[in-house]
Amino acid sequence: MSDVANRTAFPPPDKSNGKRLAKAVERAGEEFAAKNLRFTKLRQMVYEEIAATYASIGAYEILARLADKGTRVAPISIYRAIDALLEAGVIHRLESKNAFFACRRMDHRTGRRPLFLSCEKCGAVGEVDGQHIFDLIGEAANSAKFVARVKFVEVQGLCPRCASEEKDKA
Amino acid sequence: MSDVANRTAFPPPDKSNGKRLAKAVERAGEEFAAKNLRFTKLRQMVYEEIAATYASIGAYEILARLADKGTRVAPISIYRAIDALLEAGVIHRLESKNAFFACRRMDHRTGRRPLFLSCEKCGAVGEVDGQHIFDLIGEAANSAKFVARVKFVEVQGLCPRCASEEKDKA
DNA sequence: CCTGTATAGTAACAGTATTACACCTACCTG
DNA sequence: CAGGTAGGTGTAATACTGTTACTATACAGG
Repeated sequence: MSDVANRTAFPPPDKSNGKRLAKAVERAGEEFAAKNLRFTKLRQMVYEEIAATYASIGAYEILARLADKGTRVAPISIYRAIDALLEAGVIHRLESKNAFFACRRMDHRTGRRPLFLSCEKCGAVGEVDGQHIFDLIGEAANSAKFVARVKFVEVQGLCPRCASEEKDKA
Repeated sequence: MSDVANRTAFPPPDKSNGKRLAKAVERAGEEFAAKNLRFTKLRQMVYEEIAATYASIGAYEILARLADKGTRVAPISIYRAIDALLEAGVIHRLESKNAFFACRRMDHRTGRRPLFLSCEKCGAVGEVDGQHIFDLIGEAANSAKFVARVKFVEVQGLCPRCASEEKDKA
């Protein structure tokens, strides 16, 4: 079980073969279609930059990478595309880093919310099921008579790969 | 029980009598002393601005308020003071708003970590015990072979006061 | 067509945070 | 007491993150 969970949470760094990326773009397009949102050229380009890295990436880094490829857009355009991608649910925002990463769990329909594990060394972000934790947070809020609307749980630390490298050095 | 929890989490807005603030400053000084940190004039001033509001407050808002009172300091000085206050544990950082608020739970020694409830309407921030939740988060991370180091749990919604006002309007 | 809606472009700016370097106390320690 | 060291603050510049306001374009439906 932990093997599967592990693989889901922390897929290997991109081998740059592009096939995985193409699949991710296709799935993103399906998400947009399912929600009656438009997967425009700009949104696709922004999504590709985010999905092309396993680390989280900032808005201005996306902007710089697009510029390197000859597409010069303003910050606001990046943010608008990001908003659409967030709404479609194909990326997530990492509040503690003001950065974004591609969602790799295709189980939205289960309604189970994930929590985010962000590696401090390599920047990779993994997701693991956290529905039971979000439920408890809701109860904790209720007990303080607080009406919860948005919750987030983020963890910083070392991903499995980086943790084992650290251990090797010791 | 919920009454006590509630009062702890969401104390009433400041009546500006200053006595509560003076007590908070005194307790902060004790925290600094206990940790062999220096509670300098600047740190105290920054702390007072944070503790004087029940809402979270941004670094540049602190800067502006100090300026209004005749103390003009650079952003970096505010951030350095904030770092010290965070280290002393007398304020917390709200990652989802890039803002800060005074810690009102004086139970650090119990080692039980709180989670943060941030009101979207009035800005008030409450804390409720979340140790059991942090424990579960640690387990969830472990199951993904992730070495957790820092955890964030934040909830946005309506505090008891604002929630009942909303209800009244309906 | 024309018109409404969603999307994208342009420019300026507001808000958040850091780097680099200088100074200056306070407090060791010899 | 001289000199050293460490922590704290001052000054200036800059980098990073995000938004406002306004204009322009694209396309679907009447």
